[in-house]
Amino acid sequence: MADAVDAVIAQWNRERPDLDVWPMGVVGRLSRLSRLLDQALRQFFAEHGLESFEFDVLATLRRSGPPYELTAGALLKAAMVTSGAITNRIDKMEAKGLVERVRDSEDRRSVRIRLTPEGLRLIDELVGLHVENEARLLAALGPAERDQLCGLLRGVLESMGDTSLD
Amino acid sequence: MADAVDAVIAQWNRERPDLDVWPMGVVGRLSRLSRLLDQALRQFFAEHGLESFEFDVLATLRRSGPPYELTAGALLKAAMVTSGAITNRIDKMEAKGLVERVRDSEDRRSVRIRLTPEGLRLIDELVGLHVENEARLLAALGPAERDQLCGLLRGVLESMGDTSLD
DNA sequence: ATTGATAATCTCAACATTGAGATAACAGCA
DNA sequence: TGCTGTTATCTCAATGTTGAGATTATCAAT
Repeated sequence: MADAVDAVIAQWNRERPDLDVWPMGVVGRLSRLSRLLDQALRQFFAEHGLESFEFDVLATLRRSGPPYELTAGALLKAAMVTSGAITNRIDKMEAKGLVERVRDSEDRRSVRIRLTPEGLRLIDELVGLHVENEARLLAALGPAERDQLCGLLRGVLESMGDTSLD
Repeated sequence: MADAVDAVIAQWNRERPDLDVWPMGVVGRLSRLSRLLDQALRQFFAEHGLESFEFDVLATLRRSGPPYELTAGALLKAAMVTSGAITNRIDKMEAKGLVERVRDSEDRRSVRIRLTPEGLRLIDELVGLHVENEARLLAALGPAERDQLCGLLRGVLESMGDTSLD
């Protein structure tokens, strides 16, 4: 069987036989799959009244453990976005009552973003369904294949320096 | 060795030991790696005066073969974006002289987007360097690992229906 | 021919992100 | 106490994408 990227590579081999385009097979598939998964997850979140980025912030705070709060800086590193994006996200979520801003009395430059009881309730209700949904999307992978895939991806991520959340 | 997603999973196992969050290992790594690669590629394109989406359109037209033209519809499917995005992209690239719009005399609803000589020259000059750059980013993968990774990704992509460019 | 349904592209307002600059607060040192 | 450099967050204009609706063209059937 063949996927869309096989077609892309066949075209390049016909048009530019002088090039070995194997990296496109990796980068192209990572890009397309990531995009497809994003779309599927966005649909799931929308069915529960959330944007993708809202779920992402809620989950990051939840898994950090009690008291479910992180600085804006920690959130932007975890999400791999810029400071303007985090400010905007927190603004929206604060207005919805999912998180609240708490100024740190130790370091008054910092703002701690904290889950509200409503935010905590919501993420604890959704995260199980979310994982089930992801498992459904990845049903094509058997248990051994999952580990294999994670191992390969981990190797590339480490080589690019993605070894920690801060 | 461990990557950032290992830390995420460890947090979830501590906070919600009732959940088996293995799908996050796959989806999280795909998402983070795709983002890192995007950033690295964007930097490469910027060094050559291009936006990522411009390279993408040029490459899609180039590999389609002479006369290096596709309909707007074919381009938006290949790029996995909506019609508004393609209209915007073509507008910008037409203004830069990289592509031109040609109304199809067979089906006058269609617009064929065609590489200009300048666009063809540019993509033929850059695509080799681009593949080299991708290979550098993926240097952590040995030849056998590349094939393994491509095979695993192909399986998931096929299961999600991504089997052709139209 | 005329009607209705479908198809391809464009329009445009809403929106999230980027990235540079502004603001405010801390830290170290003379 | 001042001074300098650094850090954390916010501001905001520019930009690309989305998605619904408008426009124009084709196709099928009567």
